[in-house]
Amino acid sequence: MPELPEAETIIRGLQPLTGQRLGTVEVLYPDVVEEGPALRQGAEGSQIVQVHRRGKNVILDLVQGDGARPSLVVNLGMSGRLLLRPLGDPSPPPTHPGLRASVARLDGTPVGELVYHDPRRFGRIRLLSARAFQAWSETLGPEPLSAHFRSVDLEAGLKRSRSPIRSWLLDQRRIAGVGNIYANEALFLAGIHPETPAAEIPSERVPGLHRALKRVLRDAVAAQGTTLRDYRTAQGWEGSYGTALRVYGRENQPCPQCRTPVVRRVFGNRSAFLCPRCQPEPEVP
DNA sequence: CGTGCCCCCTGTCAGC
DNA sequence: TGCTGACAGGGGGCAC
Repeated sequence: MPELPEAETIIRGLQPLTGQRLGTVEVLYPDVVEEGPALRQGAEGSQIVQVHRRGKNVILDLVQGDGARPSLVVNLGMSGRLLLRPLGDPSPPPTHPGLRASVARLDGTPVGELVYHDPRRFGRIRLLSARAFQAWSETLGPEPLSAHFRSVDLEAGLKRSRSPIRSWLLDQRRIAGVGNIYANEALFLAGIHPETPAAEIPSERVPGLHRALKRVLRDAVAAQGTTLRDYRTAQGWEGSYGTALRVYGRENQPCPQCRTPVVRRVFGNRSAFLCPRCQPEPEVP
């Protein structure tokens, strides 16, 4: 579910948490929370000093009473939601709450609760020490919307791999935050067939792919993400990028550029969508 | 090490 | 109407 644009939208909606304090933490799905008791102990009573994102992960930086600064790392899996519910919120409570934390101002005034909701329970919540967080973050590739993500580095990375480019883009160690929807959309914009071996993408096409990735991700952030089914913002709203999708989920519908029917192909255990005319099959030597 | 495959889990929907 | 199977946006583990 949530890829970079969805995680980015969620952290923007969670900014009111900055400077507030976590109260009681309840774990309702133990399998979604790593080290449940330790996490509960570590999070309860700590202050949230920053809410940010790394790839598809939502990060809450905390300060504990003893001055330690661990981070809560939330990976939303396929169906995870992080919902900020103010006191007296009239919307119906989440049906599959996995973790619930009360939220208060520093002076103790309760303001609401933060709920992690996840029917499929593919998501994970971990509490990492500052050192462990650093080490984990270094296992992830560059942030594709940052200036550190350069076309020349993308080109160098692609050259070293014979994976199909769609699979390559999904590997979080290469680029952090790209999932199946936006990989397919960017490959369409770049005119590259998803099964093209990474190393066989000609150098002159790499800047186009680099631009396409940035454009798709930026536009999806502006639209508050893509809601196919489960994804919601922290306020419980749907994202609107679904109507902008060019090929993803549009099997047999006309390509927006040339009207050729969009094709679905399954590889790497996942559906790829493409226009067979705009994204020609790679040449097999 | 890089790569591909399987699986974790529940909900929904198409087809019979 | 009700059942069955396919499928879903992620990622970890394992075998090769």
